[in-house]
Amino acid sequence: MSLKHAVLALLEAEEGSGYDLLKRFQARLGYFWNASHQQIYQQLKTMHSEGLIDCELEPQNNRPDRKVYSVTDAGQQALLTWLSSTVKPAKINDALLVKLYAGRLVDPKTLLQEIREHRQTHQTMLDTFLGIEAQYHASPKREQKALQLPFLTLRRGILGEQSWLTWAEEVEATLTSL
Amino acid sequence: MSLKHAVLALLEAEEGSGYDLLKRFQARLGYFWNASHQQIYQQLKTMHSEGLIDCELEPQNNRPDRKVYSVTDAGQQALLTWLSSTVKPAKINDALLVKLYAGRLVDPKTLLQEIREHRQTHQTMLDTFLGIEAQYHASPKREQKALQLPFLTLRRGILGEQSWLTWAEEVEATLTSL
DNA sequence: CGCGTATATGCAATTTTTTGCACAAAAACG
DNA sequence: CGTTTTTGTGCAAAAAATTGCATATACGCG
Repeated sequence: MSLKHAVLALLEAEEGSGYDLLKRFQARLGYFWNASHQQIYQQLKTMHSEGLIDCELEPQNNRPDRKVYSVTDAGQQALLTWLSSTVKPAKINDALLVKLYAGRLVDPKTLLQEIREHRQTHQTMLDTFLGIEAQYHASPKREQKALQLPFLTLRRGILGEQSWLTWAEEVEATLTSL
Repeated sequence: MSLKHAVLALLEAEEGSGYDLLKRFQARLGYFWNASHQQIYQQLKTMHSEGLIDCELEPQNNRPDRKVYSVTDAGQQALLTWLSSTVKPAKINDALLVKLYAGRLVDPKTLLQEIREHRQTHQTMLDTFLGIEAQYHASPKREQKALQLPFLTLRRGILGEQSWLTWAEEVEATLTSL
């Protein structure tokens, strides 16, 4: 389970609530790690019981307390240990490719339509990433240096999406000719 | 759950045992769909009880029967229905990127080493894919036409790995300079 | 004022995946 | 001839993820 380590990585940078983490996952790790809010809340509970994170209650009027989590020494240690271990290459489970593989069974138009929808999504993602990249380049050198490694993950997103879109062109060309 | 549909897609093309399927997953869908042998055997059992696949016992001397599965009409129908539905974009969970994101906490050399190991893996994958692509191009036109769609999935693998390797160069350049 | 969305948290049940174990013959490798 | 790998199947338990439900305030929009 590496959701644990993703959570540690995010909390280590800055404490936060479950909801904060959900937003950070979406905004910062979205391209390479996905977690739903249920997953996050459950994970936080587990990690708290394991002593990897502390929890401070922030009282709020007329609604449930905000639970702000922060990494403990044990958590910090667990994160460092994990960072020094090796991970297996990410496994891919892409249903769209399975569809294409078996696509001869249906009308090419059906596939073409779905590919186009996905292309929209990927194009939007790419645009977002390019926007963030532009911001990065416009930021002070000092800040750029501090964010060098997260920037590399952004680059992965950009190159990944560009590659996807290039491929989509090939796919559309083939499907149109069928 | 789309493991079901991946199994249907593979079985629809040709009947086979659990072990056969495992091999087909590795050889044909490996880049975009992964399944362990336990997952496959359990899935086959479930799908059989759901009436999506038939099972014929092939008696073998001195060892358990080989169970050869094939798609039923209901299975074929389920596959077609799925092919005409829309799927969500694949979700990515890549621990290596999480590591890089939090990488400032460790010695850059640690990261560099792991990136290099991963690069080896990806390079090997790419070489394999390029080999298969060369075979495809050397095959008769008729066969090429029959495999047009699976070929597109191969192209995804090629473009994906090339993109990964390009990115790895950037990463190594940055990590070396730290 | 009503509607939708964002904020904010969580339980329970189910489904899916992973991990660890277990068996056993055949073929390949040295 | 012995060891390792491949072929071939499967159970049981644990861990993880998904789905559905449940609650409740605040804020902007028309």
